[in-house]
Amino acid sequence: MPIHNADIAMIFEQIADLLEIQDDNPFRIRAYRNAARTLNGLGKDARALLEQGEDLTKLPGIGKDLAAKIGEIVSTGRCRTLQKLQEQSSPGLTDLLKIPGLGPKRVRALYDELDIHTPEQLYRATRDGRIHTLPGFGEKTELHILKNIESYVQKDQRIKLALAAQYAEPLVEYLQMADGVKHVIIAGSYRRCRETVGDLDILVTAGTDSPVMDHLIHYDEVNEVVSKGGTRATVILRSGLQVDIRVVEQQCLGAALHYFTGAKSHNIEIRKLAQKRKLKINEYGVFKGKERVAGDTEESVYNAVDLPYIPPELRENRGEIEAARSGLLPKLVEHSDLKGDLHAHTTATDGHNTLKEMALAAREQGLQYLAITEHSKHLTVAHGLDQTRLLQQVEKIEELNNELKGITLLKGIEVDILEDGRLDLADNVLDKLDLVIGAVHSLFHLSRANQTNRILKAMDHPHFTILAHPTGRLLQDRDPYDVDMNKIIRKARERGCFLELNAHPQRLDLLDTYCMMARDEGVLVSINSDAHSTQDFDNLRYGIGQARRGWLEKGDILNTRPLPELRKLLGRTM
DNA sequence: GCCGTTTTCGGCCCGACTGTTTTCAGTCG
Repeated sequence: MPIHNADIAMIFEQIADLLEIQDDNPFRIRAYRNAARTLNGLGKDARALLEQGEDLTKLPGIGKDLAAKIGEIVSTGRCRTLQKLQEQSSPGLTDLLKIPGLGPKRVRALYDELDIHTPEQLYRATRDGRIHTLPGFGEKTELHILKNIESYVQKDQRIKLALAAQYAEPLVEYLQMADGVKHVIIAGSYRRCRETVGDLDILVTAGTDSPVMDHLIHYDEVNEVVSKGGTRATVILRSGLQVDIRVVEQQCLGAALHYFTGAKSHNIEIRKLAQKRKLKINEYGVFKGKERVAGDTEESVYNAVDLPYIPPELRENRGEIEAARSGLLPKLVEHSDLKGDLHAHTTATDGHNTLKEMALAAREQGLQYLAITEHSKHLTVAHGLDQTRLLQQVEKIEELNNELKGITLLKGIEVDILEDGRLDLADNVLDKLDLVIGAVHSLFHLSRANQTNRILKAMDHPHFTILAHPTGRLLQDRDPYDVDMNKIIRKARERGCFLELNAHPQRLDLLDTYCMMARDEGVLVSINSDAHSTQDFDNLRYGIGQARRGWLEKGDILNTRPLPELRKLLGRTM
């Protein structure tokens, strides 16, 4: 079982948790957490870096000691420091920390005083009323724990960005109706366009006398008010989604937006920069002593620490601050840069709309071209096209292109990559198409070597143009298949083919870290809707968000090209 | 445990809300 960065990061997080329970040096604890974050955001596996003889201490937050621990974990699969800590207390304690309302101090007290070291033991103790007898614990805390432990069992995880949008957008409209409210902005990971969000962070600007907090708790979707003060409140919606609201005055908008957008590690770095300049940054502004020197806009916050504005999608503390300092921030791709969409289905296979309906809907979105890429025959559940039906569709597309104005349909296929790397349709048919998207739809469980070779072999095919949803993952539903993306991206460069960034909210595949790798190798990415209906073109916005998180510029995207240039890149002149 | 425009020691981001206690610790974001 090869060790991945996420495995190492989890070990470091567990060490940090246990050290925290033991009341160890908080900065030592933070060091472990920083290193875990660095590992999670890394494009390459630490294991690969070590094999290449790279010096891990060059990574941010990783010094001599932690580099050695990474080496130990990679080679043995274990970490003696963690084992020792687990022997000193109990491995289950880290589970207790996940229960809302329980931090290291309370977990320690429960362990020391009542010998509680699992959520199950805690549940029994709360039911028996043994908790409120402890110093620092009262009746309310005991009730609180009992409630949270029940929801912990059926703990709702993060939700997909597109689903969060369905809850967030009506709530924003509702909040805007409160007296005195000027701006309502969704910040947090939602604004950073993360694939999933854990909660909604909503920033409101309003006068100090605004009734917006009372307005909020009367929203008919609110199921529970967790906390409510004058400037801050937390509620749970009926869907289970947590909403944190922060109200500030208009002049604090920039500083508050920066603070509330995160990521936390990015904000910490920015505040450290401020410290060096004898400044203090909080959600109300940038301060020199008691004097407020910036904070009206986010740009003014960055300028106060001698940086240009950094777009939210980049704020993950994975190199954006250094890039900003050196003037090397990317000029991120925007939705309006897209000229076309290279992956769509119709009623010919598993789509819900006809060729013409899809073409008109794409034109409505401002697109100049749309590739029709049905499934191929191997994918029988989707009524994939065989040679005869594909050629019929090619004819229909040519007829429709003569009729349509302002949009051009391209002839394509989403052809299955078979187990041995062959494509599901013959060369003499693929030859008649403008583009061939290759896709893995079966045998997700192949070994890393076999899966990688299967795809590499398909990419060697002379007609292969784009690799669809390259890792095959379905967010929160199916893990990516085990595949060596380094090799795939290098192959794409050699062969002059492209990688899809599938914009479907459940896929968002390429992952942002692979976008960065593609960019570094000079491989163009195609942001495709994979539309199965006319509404699905709206999903392109999530693809754009993902591409921006992957630092991609307009020039890094295949389908920002006007049609003549695109045709050249596809290697077809017909 | 990491790090260096205060550089090998002495720092390490900042504030709101709750509950328990009575001035603040704990937790969270």
